[in-house]
Amino acid sequence: MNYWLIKSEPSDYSIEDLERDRATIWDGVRNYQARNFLREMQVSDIAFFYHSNVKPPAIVGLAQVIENQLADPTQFDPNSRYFDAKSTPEAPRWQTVKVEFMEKFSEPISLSQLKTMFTPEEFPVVKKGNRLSVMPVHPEVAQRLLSK
DNA sequence: GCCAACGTTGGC
DNA sequence: GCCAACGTTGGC
Repeated sequence: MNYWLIKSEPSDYSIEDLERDRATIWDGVRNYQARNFLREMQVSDIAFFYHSNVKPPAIVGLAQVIENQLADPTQFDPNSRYFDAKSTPEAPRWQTVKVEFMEKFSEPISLSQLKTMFTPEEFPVVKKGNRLSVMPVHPEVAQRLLSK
């Protein structure tokens, strides 16, 4: 079982939205490195849900991968901002996963806390200028987060 | 609102 | 294939 971190701006999609929806397709990722991580995700993997572009940015809960290797439906929707004219259903360019709500932390772990707990090498999300929206989390890092 | 970081685009 | 220009992300 692997651990991941997935970022979202809460004004776009928040942990509260996921709690309400119970599960969602993690669509809209249009960065190849992030997509490659999405492709690697397996059913039952755990994702830390991170709120970006808010005060304070923080890990706010947990989600579990319940389906993997899904074609992101927004790539085929001409009305979506994520539409990709060069992608076809036969050879989809953007894959993602479906995640299910697990838990909303009673106390989010803020970015400033994360910076005191981990080095940028241990956990790239604390690295200045980091923009990657999907990244793996080392098991030891995950355990330290979960035991908090 | 500013701006550093960095991915993408497109001319050559 | 290089790289300057440009656009986006996201912390502050």
